[in-house]
Amino acid sequence: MTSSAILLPCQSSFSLKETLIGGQCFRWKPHLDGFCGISGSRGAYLRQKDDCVAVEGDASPDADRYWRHYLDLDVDYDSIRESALALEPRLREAAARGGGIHILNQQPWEALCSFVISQNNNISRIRSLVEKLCSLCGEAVDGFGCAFPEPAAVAELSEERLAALGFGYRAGYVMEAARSVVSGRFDVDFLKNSPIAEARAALQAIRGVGPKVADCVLLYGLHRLDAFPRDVWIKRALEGEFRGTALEDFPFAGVAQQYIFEYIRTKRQPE
DNA sequence: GTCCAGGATCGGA
DNA sequence: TCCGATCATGGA
Repeated sequence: MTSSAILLPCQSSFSLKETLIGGQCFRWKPHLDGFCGISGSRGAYLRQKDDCVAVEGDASPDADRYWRHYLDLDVDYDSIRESALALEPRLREAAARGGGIHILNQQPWEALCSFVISQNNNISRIRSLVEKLCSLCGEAVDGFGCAFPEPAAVAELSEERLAALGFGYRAGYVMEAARSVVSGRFDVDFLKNSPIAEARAALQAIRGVGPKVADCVLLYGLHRLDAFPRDVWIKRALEGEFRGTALEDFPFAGVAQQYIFEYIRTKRQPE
C-alpha cells in the first residue's frame, strides 16, 4: 500500500462499511481504519474520511473511474432514501441504521456464484467458502490475495473437489453456475434489459438458482435496484413490522430491502 | 444434542 | 399450487 491515495468525493450520508460488509459482497475485510479487498482483477485498500473515500493500492490510470462506479458514488442515494421514506414511513428506523448503504456494481458472475454458495448458509461461512474458491483457482493480485476466479476456471473443477472443500450439496450448483456462464446461457445483456419477471425466470432456469438467489444476482450483479431478495430475515420483517408494505414494488425496492436487512441484523448490537 | 443460516429441489397432496 | 422433507456444513 505504497501508492498515493486517490480521493473520491461522496455524499456525507454514505457508509463504506455498511456497503462493503453488509452482505452484498463477501470479499472485503477490515484492515487498519478501512477495508481491503478485490473487485474483478483489482485490489484496493479503501477508507472513508467524511465526504471522501480514499483508494490505495490500485495504480491503474482509470482507478478513479473504476472505484467510483464500483461504489456507485455517482448515484444520489439521499433522494432514493427520501422517496423510500415517503412511501413507507415505517422505514424510518431502518434508514437511520442502514441508510448509508450503496448497492455495489459487482461482476455479474461473481454475484451469481457467491449467492449460489449463500443458500441456506450463514455469512461467515459464505465468506470462508468464497475465499477457498478464490485461493483454489483465482489469479493472484499483488498484495491482496486472489481474485475471484474466472467462470471457465471453476467449470474445470470437479464437484467432488468442491464438496471436499466444504461446499456440501452446493458443489454441483456452483459447477452448474460456472457452466451456464461459459456456455453463454447466462446472458448479462438480457438480464440487464428485460422486464424483471423475464430476467427472474431466465435466472431460475439455472439449476440451484431459485427466487431469492435470482433477485440477489439481479440486484448485486446487474444493479437492478427494482429487485427484492427475500431471505429469512426479510421474510420475518414482511410478516412483522413491515406487514403490508408497498416497498416490494418500489422502483428502488432493493435499496430499501438492504436498509431493512442491515437494520434487523444489527439492531441488537451497540453498533 | 439441537437449532440456524442472505434456499432450492423434489414428491405428494 | 402448496407443503413438508431433504439436502452438507459449522458455529452458537
